[in-house]
Formats: sequence, structure tokens, C-alpha cells
Amino acid sequence: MDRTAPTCAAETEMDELAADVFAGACPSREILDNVAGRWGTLALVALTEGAYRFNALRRRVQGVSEKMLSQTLQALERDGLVHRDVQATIPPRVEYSLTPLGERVGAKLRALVDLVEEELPAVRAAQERYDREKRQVAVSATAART
Amino acid sequence: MDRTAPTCAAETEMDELAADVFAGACPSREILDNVAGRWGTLALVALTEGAYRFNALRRRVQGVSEKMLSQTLQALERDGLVHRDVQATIPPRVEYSLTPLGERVGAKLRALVDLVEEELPAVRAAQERYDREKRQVAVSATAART
DNA sequence: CTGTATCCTCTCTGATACTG
DNA sequence: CAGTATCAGAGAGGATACAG
Repeated sequence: MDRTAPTCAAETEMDELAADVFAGACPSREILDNVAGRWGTLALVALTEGAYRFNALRRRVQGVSEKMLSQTLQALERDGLVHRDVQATIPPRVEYSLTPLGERVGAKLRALVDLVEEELPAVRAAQERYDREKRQVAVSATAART
Repeated sequence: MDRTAPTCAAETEMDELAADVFAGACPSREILDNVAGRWGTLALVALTEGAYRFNALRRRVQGVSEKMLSQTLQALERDGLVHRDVQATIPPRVEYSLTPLGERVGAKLRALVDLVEEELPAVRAAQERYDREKRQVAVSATAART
């Protein structure tokens, strides 16, 4: 068995999976950064809706700079999650879409994003509660220091 | 209807959800950064396994500094995803666990991480293919320039 | 033990300008 | 249209020291 590309799994024996992300120097970390980073997430979720051309995608994901979008897409293409279709016309036309694997990852991400959006009110409530309590603590600490 | 905390949804009319993440100045972006960032993801997935004390969690998530773990946990606590249980003993003992909402988010993240780990071989293969082709292109470009 | 505070580095990011 | 190149700033992230 020639494992030229050793995953860093097979070292622990966890429940099922998700074992090696915790290992410091694991390749899955790097991929996760690409996928779960701010722009990676948004790009993949956007592409879940269908193919996009560069500038269309840029408009869809508001706030991303040309540079970061380009960079993100390159990383995702390298990871085999995004397909880049170049039509050698003038003007050039490039379409980005998800590969089958990209679809699966995108689906997971979309589930996450949907959940976060759904629970946004709850989260904001929690934040306000937290901030209020923090202020309380600060106040009482100041009072006690007299 | 007093919407003191307006979500930036309700502007588009998408399929179902995941509408406002795409808006530039949306609060869901911020939360997503906390949740989906490198340390946020790892912390939440780790806590999926059960409660952890600070240093235990630090050991579990290899490579995280005290500062970043502390910072991450604070953000997640503020978002209402993580519960911080302080026992006023000596030495102090603090346990971190997921709130019900945290469990749900953690589950989604774990699904994502598991998928990435499962497909790690495929991704690595894609990367090698990509790198090989890139090198080809670079070579032929150099050759053509003579 | 569980953090916070500080300093310092270095990457990530974005604005701008330019190429194919 | 679809990017790449370059530069400067902001902020992430880490090492260390110290507090409760």
C-alpha cells in the first residue's frame, strides 16, 4: 500500500471522523481555511445558486474586492471544489460553477448559513444580554473600588 | 411593530433563506466570521464532544494560543453559542460547553468538517493535478517566449 | 488554574493602476 | 470583461509577563 499522500488521520481512534483537524500540522486545516474563511463560505454558497461569471459573483457577494475574489476562487479551484470555464472569446467570458464535490461542501455550508440566519434574532438577543451584564460588572467593580 | 434590531433580510426574496449574508453590512457576516473562522470552527467542533476546561480545550485544539482561544470563546459566548461555567474554587475551574443553539451550529460544522476529512484524498489529488497543469502552462509560456 | 495585558510580527485585505 | 501587480494600512495572531 503506497500512501504517497498520508493523511494525518489513522493516529487517533475517534468516534468516526473529524479526528485530524485537531492535529496541528494537518492538511485538512488548510482546506478548512479556504472553505470556511469569510470569502470562501460566501463564494461557495453563492455558487450553490448556479454558475456565475466573475463580476456577477463579485456583485452577488457584496464587499469582496477583485483581488480577494480572484484569490479565493483560485484556492477553491485548486482544491477541486470550483470549476472554471474559460471561453476564449472577446471579450473574455469566464464562468465559475461548483464541481460535484463543491456541491456537497456548498450544501453543508448553506445549511450552516441558513441556521445562522434563522437564529440571528436569538444571537442578537444573546449579545445584548452579554453586553448588558458586562457593563453591570464594570460598574459594580468601579463602585467597589471607592 | 418595533423592530429595534432590523435584520438586513426582507430586502431580497430568495428561495428561502441565506438571503442577507450577501449584503455587505449585515450582522450575520460578523457571526459567521466568529463561527466559521479557523479557531471558531475547531472550538465548536471540539465542544461537540462534550464539555472542556480551558487548558484541556487548548490541548485538544492543537496550535491555538491562549490569547486566541480566550478571544474565540468570548466571542462565542457573546453570541450565545457557548456556555461558560465558572466554579469559584481554588484553583479556579472553568468549564466550557455548548448551549442548545451551539449544539445545532456545532452539528452543522461537524458535518462540514467530516465531509472535508472524508474527501481529503480527493482534494489532495485535485491540488496535485492543478499544480501540475500550472507548471505545464508556465513551462510552455517560457518556451514560447524564445 | 484561568485567564488578561502588552508588545511585536506578519499576513490578510483593500484601493489603485495596469494588462490581455 | 477578467483578471494581475503593487503598495500601504489594519488587524489577526503569537510570545511573554503578569493578575486573580
